[in-house]
Amino acid sequence: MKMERVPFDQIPNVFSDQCPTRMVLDRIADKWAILLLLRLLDGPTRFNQLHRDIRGISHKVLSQTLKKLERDGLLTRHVFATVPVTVEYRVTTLGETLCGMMYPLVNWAETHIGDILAAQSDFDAKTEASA
Amino acid sequence: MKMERVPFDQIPNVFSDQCPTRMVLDRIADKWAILLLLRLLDGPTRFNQLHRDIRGISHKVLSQTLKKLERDGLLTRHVFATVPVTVEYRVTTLGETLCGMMYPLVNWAETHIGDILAAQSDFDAKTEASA
DNA sequence: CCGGATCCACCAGGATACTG
DNA sequence: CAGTATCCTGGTGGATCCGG
Repeated sequence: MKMERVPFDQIPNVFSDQCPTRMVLDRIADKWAILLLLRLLDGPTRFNQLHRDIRGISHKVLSQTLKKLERDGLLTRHVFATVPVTVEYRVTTLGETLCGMMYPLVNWAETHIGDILAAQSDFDAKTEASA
Repeated sequence: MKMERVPFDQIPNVFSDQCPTRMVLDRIADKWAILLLLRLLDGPTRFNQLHRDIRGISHKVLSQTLKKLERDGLLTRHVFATVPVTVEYRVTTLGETLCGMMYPLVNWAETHIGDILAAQSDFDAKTEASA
């Protein structure tokens, strides 16, 4: 997806799953994906450990999210033939670089959160004044 | 939200709407929000013009998204008392800085999209081989 | 211990019609 | 032109049970 002076009605395929930017945004958009990857930066972790650490995520969604991230090559799944079976998840190099991309964004968020909250207060005050 | 060696069960409030990072991610996650802001970088634009340019967005969702972005102070709404009424939307300075944050991300996406697609192919090949 | 399969509740979003 | 209101549906996620 080009970010320069391309007429906006000609942006190629923002509606397509093929649009790289859209894909990455969707991945980041995922409520748990990034959190999971950040958690894995600390080292290989097992399923139930993740389930305990990432408070609030359901069994099902954890499973789904892990599979999606594995499919994208952002983490790997390692099975050990113990009894009962042991499964470890590890972030990949690709996943680590994606995590690295988050820092500027976090920085922006922390810097401007005040502006946003202030704008929201103003907006709410105005709208409820007219209500 | 700290990104350093904080034990993950102590990350303060990822589940709270107050978490700046979560808030910004949610905004970026929005399928149309960023696209809309990028469109507005070209200059003030009217409602129906946006509706035409941003193909695929519904009337309702465009309205909702604009209102949300206005509430966050990322764009402003200007009403002109013509007949019929004219309304222009303009991106704010805050909105522009957020747009600026997207470029590294887009760059990452374009750089690594090949890796991701390859990983997906591998994964799909393996899983359907076992099916 | 690690999940998959199933059932269900909820709501974001599309289509449409209506106001100022 | 610029929205708001209403109805409706499809998909997401929670809860639970079951199998490897």
